[in-house]
Amino acid sequence: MDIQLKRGILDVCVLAAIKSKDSYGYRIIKDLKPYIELSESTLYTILKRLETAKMLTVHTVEHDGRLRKYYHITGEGIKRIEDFKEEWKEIMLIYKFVAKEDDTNE
Amino acid sequence: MDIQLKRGILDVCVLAAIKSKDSYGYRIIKDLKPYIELSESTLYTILKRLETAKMLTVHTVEHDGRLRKYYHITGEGIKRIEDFKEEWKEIMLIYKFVAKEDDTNE
DNA sequence: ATAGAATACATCATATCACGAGGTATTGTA
DNA sequence: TACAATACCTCGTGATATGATGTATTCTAT
Repeated sequence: MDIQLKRGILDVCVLAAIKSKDSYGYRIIKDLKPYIELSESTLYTILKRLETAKMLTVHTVEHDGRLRKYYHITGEGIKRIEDFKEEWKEIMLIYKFVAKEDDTNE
Repeated sequence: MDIQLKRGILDVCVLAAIKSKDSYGYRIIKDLKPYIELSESTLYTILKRLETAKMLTVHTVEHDGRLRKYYHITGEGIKRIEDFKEEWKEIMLIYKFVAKEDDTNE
């Protein structure tokens, strides 16, 4: 998948992955794998960014002697997903323009 | 519109804008305006990139004493659009994941 | 006549961001 | 006893959209 095409959707994917229940880095990557692949370096960059933007909160939990940082979505995070869905309508119009121009030759 | 969301689609928009008939910078911006807004600096950067990638060719034409650089799509340019449409199927699956996670709460 | 908008091109510096490479540490498995 | 899996993190790099800025001509309204 083209890197550029992933931009703008990756943030929202991560938010979507933690929306129904809190999750942690390693698990998020595995959960998203069927849909979109992202490396650990990418994910932790995104998580940090989303935390700074107050779209999620973090709480560390000890699990089997190892530390896990659980991420919890905030109201702003949920709003981000909703805004994204609105913007998606515009994106679909653009896509239709591209697809139409590709089919017809006048 | 979110900048990041435009990445990966802008190139293809420009290609789509010149696909049915050759066009030039200023005209491309006007033609795309109803769908997506891009500045001149952005467009000329993209045009240069697409030319380097051999997805389009350029021929300069004098028009009313002014120079116009007409851009013509190549086979590789057309292939780029087709590849994009294939990648779009993946993007739609990702979008559905995001939208689904946004609707249901289990 | 003349100022300003429109047409038409271009470059440069900047900020954002995905990712590979590399690092630390523990637990499970072959 | 090595290696994979789990689980976290940082840094440098490359790609790229954009504002600011510049050049030059033609059209239009005052």
